[in-house]
Amino acid sequence: MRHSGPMSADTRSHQAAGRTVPARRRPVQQRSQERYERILDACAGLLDEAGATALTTKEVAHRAQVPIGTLYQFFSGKEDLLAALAHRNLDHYLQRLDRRLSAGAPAGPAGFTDLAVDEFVAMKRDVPGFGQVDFGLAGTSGPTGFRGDRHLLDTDLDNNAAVALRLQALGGEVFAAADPVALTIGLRVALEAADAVLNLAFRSDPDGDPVLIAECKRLVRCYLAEQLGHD
Amino acid sequence: MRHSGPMSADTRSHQAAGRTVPARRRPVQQRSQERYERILDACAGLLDEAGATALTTKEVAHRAQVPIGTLYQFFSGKEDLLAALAHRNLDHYLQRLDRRLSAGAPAGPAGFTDLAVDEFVAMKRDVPGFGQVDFGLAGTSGPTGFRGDRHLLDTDLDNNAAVALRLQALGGEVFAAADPVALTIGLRVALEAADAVLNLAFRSDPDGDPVLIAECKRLVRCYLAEQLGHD
DNA sequence: CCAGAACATGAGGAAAACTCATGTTCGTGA
DNA sequence: TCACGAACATGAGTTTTCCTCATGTTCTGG
Repeated sequence: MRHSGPMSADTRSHQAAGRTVPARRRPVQQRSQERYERILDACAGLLDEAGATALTTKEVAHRAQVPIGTLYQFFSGKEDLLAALAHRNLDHYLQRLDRRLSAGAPAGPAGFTDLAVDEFVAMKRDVPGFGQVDFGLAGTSGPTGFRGDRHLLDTDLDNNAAVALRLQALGGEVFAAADPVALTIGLRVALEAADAVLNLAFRSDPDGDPVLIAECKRLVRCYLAEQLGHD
Repeated sequence: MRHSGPMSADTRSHQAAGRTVPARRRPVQQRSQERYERILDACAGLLDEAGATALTTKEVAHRAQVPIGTLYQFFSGKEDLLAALAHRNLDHYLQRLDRRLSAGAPAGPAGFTDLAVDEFVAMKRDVPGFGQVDFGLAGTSGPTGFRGDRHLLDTDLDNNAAVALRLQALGGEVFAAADPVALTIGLRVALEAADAVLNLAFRSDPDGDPVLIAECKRLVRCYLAEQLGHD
């Protein structure tokens, strides 16, 4: 099942889920697809510069060099825009992880954990906007100030579960022995916890506090070990 | 050191920290102190009803039966308002935990963990607004949609560290044997992780998914055990 | 080449955030 | 008890942001 092409097939499918989201146009022609991506890029860039609360749709549009109306063709609003960015981030993350896993499979759950965390950390450093929204899972306790804005995705529920399942699939043989149901729960918990601790690590240190990153790995390893130990 | 009066001495001290916060008046007369609290109560109530993104300062003021100008006397804006609420929540939590601890000290770190988690869960159920902002630590991934709003407190850094220290103090004899420095880090990490997992637990189930609450305890216990085991 | 779908645009309406000039109440020292 | 400065109260109005929508243009399949 590994490497069955880019896994962005259902990107933006979230638009079908949000209750309040009035359903926006999906870009089908190449030109508008490029504009769509450009808007997301602009959003990511501004997030890093100003934070989520300071972000305005007008400024995103301006930086993306599209009129404001075009932005609202594709996104129902600021929230939807951020959700779409979170979704794209998730796709990128899973792709990158997939690539690294097929390069050389890790030894056991501990190795898998290290890989997953390291890749996340790398994206926190490299990818614009990732520091502010990552997957929209947990604490965007960033510059804009608070988590009220937080449930980026009304789809969060499904999203979280989906991510856990994807990780489970990516893990492959590593988790082969475990009870699948308990494992899915365990992965969701681990994911949520790791995201929180890593956000903490990046709150004070722009490169991520190494001590806290190490603690994050220890936390997850320890938890998963127990999870996998007792059947 | 236990029970040295209400620990809200420095409540609202956060106002000194936020960069963008233009510094607001602090209520000193009784009447305005009551209004201040009433505004916070109104904010909490509306949070539960509408979510953080739907919250408007005008409506908060209306429910608190104060003119809009008064709200802005005390709070520099929506963000500051939510931060103040988070701060008050934290004070309440520490007070409640303190009370329970002095009633009957728990057996070891595991017992302490259970107590701390149970009290948090109780507040998620009882205290208006707590489900939306709790301490402003992590994922207000609630109805408003995302964590951009998330770092409720620019003071988060200090806040987190302070909370860890307070917990350390509350723990008292339970953690006596441990290395204080490592313990402080451990508690911060545990706190962040627990908050995230508990928010997950309440995302789907209004009363908190029991399975996930149990997993949260297991996660923290396991992590702290290792922390305290290896010196 | 034409019809219809997809796309583009930005002035302007609606709503929320936030200000500030003006007037009132409180505490307290003489 | 009174006077005076500090703290408090108020809400109409300014600014800012969100978002819509009527109108016009470009693409694509038959």
